Amino acid sequence: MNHDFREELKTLGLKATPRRLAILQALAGSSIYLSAEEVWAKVKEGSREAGLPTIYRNLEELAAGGLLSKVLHPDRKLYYYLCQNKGHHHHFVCIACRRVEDIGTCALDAISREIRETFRGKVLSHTFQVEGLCEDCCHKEEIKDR
Amino acid sequence: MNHDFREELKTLGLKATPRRLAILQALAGSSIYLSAEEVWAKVKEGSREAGLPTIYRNLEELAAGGLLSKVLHPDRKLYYYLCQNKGHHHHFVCIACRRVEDIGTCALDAISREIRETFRGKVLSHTFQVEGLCEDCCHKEEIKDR
DNA sequence: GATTTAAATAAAAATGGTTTCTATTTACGA
DNA sequence: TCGTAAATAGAAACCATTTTTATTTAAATC
Repeated sequence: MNHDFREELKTLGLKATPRRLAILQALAGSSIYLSAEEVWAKVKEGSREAGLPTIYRNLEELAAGGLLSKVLHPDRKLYYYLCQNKGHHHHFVCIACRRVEDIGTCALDAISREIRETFRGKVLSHTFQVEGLCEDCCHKEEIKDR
Repeated sequence: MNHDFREELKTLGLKATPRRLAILQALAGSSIYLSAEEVWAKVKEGSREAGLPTIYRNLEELAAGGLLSKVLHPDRKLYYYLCQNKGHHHHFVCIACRRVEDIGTCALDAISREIRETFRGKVLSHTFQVEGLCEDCCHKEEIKDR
């Protein structure tokens, strides 16, 4: 642990500023996903300065670069999580404590079984949504390049 | 079409007010999911009066009762959809035009294949999230009854 | 090590979807 | 028809997030 993220930031074309490193440290040390405000609180413990909008922008950049996962929680707030597992996978999230756990498979039935057996948690709901462009929109000029 | 929803409303223990019936009619006549404001616009065409907060409250009640599906769009706004298909199934949603199409299966690979073949659309991303309570939270008194 | 410059930042203010509040009106069982 | 709890309109508040602008900083170049 206490991994240095300078290399990853360089790959993304982002400068290794103290703020950015602090944000990544804060998320690396958390087993639950965090809101921008919670990251802000953790980062402030170190340096004395504020700057919540900077946190928002940085989290967005890091998520866009793939370094962070972004979670749109049912409370409609955005949360962020630094996942060690780099391959394609899905998450089990606890809506009470916001813990994130990796799910190793992609089949719904298997997932439900695995969750019951492995995490012994209670599955209240799941959402599965495929996003993209329907055939018609694929052919519209103004949105072709998404 | 032009189905009367009085019976369904009664089942939910909700009065069949003109406002509610208009909301359901508006959604029944739409093949895309609608924002509260869009429902509001459609409802206003009939009666002259306003009441956006009432729209929000009604949409929430109808979704809670299972009469409407609620979609948390990537733009972080809430949208609503009246789906004829009552069984458990998932949706393909176009992020450009917000069209909703039913997906008849639950396996990720099959879904991807079916979408490519059936809708001939472009899959840009998918989210799959299982929500519930982890083992620890299951045992906490204050959240046991969720 | 000093210089340079585009990138990153802090702080305040604005934004906008949603919710709350309160007084009034309405649907519908008795 | 009447009585009452439920539903509504309108205004105002809420609050996570974004925008704006002036300032500071990281790090490439000399």
